Amino acid sequence: MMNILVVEDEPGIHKFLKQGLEEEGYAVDVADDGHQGLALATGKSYHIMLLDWMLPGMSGLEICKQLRERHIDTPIIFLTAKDTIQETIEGLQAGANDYIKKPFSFEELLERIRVQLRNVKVSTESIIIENIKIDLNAHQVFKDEVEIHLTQKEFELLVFLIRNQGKVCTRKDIIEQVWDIHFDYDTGVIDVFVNGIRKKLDLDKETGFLQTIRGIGYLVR
Amino acid sequence: MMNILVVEDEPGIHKFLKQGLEEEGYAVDVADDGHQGLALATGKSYHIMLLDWMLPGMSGLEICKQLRERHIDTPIIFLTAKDTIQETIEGLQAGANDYIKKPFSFEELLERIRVQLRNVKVSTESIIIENIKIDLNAHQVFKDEVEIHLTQKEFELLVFLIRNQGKVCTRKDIIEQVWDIHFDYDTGVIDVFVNGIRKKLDLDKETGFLQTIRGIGYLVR
DNA sequence: TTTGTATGATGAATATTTTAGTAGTAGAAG
DNA sequence: CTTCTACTACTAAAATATTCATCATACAAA
Repeated sequence: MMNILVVEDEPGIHKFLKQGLEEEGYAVDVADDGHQGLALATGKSYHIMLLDWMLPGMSGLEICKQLRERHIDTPIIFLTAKDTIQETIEGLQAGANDYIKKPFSFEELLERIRVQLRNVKVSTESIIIENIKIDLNAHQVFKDEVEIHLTQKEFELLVFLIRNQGKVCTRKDIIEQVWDIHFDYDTGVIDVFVNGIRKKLDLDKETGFLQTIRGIGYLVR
Repeated sequence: MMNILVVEDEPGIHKFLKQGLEEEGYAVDVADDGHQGLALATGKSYHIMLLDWMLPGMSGLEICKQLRERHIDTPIIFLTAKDTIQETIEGLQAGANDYIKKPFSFEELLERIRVQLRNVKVSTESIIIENIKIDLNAHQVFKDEVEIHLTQKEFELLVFLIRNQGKVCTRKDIIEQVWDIHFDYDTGVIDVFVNGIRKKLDLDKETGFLQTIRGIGYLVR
């Protein structure tokens, strides 16, 4: 199930959106001031966020910028009365994915939400790569339909690498993003865990999809 | 270096878009009827496409649907006078990524194009020169679609030289930028690595794009 | 205890640099 | 025009350095 964060202070729209979106089957969280919005956005994982611009506490624009700075790439749609071209551009430059002016058609909003979800859908729910299936919700990994138990860190590492499919992840990237260590990149942990994953999933060092890029890091093909 | 396909029949808008986008540094192809548009869209690879809805031959909506059916996932922005909510939804459902109603602001269009390009950019960082393709994300090099393994330093050197395409890189430049050595420019390393690259990529000393400039350094044509 | 996570040591594989011999080039002198 | 000389580049192979996989083990949390 897809979950949506709505940050909106006007009680009328607030209620209308929550009800309308829930009827469509989305799980909706609502925040009615900027700080609460940012806190929810950073603390929990959403599939998409709808932001008003003018909010008590902190503006939607500011929330958007801060999220992008922290590399939280959840799609953001602005939903605002600020309707000039200049403001639209500013909102999009801040990192938003779409910008809808009030008053808006709920049907169009729904469709624009779906457009954004099309892009992320692939990377939520579950990922399949070769004979490996990864269920991101259940935190389960299957190899040829047989469940393979990965530990927490092994799972996180695998997901991180697969999410960056096609990009080389440097050791620094990995240690920062997966272990959240921002100094001393020089432990052998990564090697050990990669090794563990390869062993459990029976991935060949040479031919498997999880490749070593010597001197740099690792890459999922 | 992004290229855009514009499918639009009205000569005025047609010209205006081509010129405006080219001024922004995009490579623009224009088609003025539906069939030609589809042919270009399927035959060549674009980073983004702008489609009018009403077109002679085949509608933009139809083009969009056909492309999605063939799993061509290039971002599509509709740019059309069809301005009802119902039509907007129909356009987005057909697989478009954004829908802009005429008359539109060129500045806003530019920004919305950038939004779409943000998504693809990551996977598009590659350089092609003759029959050699260099994927900067995956750190991979292909010659005639076959992967050639270069070591870290070989890769760095090649990228450095290619990034300075057309400019002669002196030995000093190279040793400073690629090796980060700021004294003792007189080792034979560069020669050795150039030699290695030429060998692996099968570049002829005389005719290949990686040329020796005697007494100075090297040059990529 | 059991399970998950991190560290350190080892050796093998691979990358980088140095060295040295060969070959090619340009300018000067015969 | 040829030959000599000094210089520069090319190449292979040897020497050195780095990186990774693996194992054993230690520590921490459940």
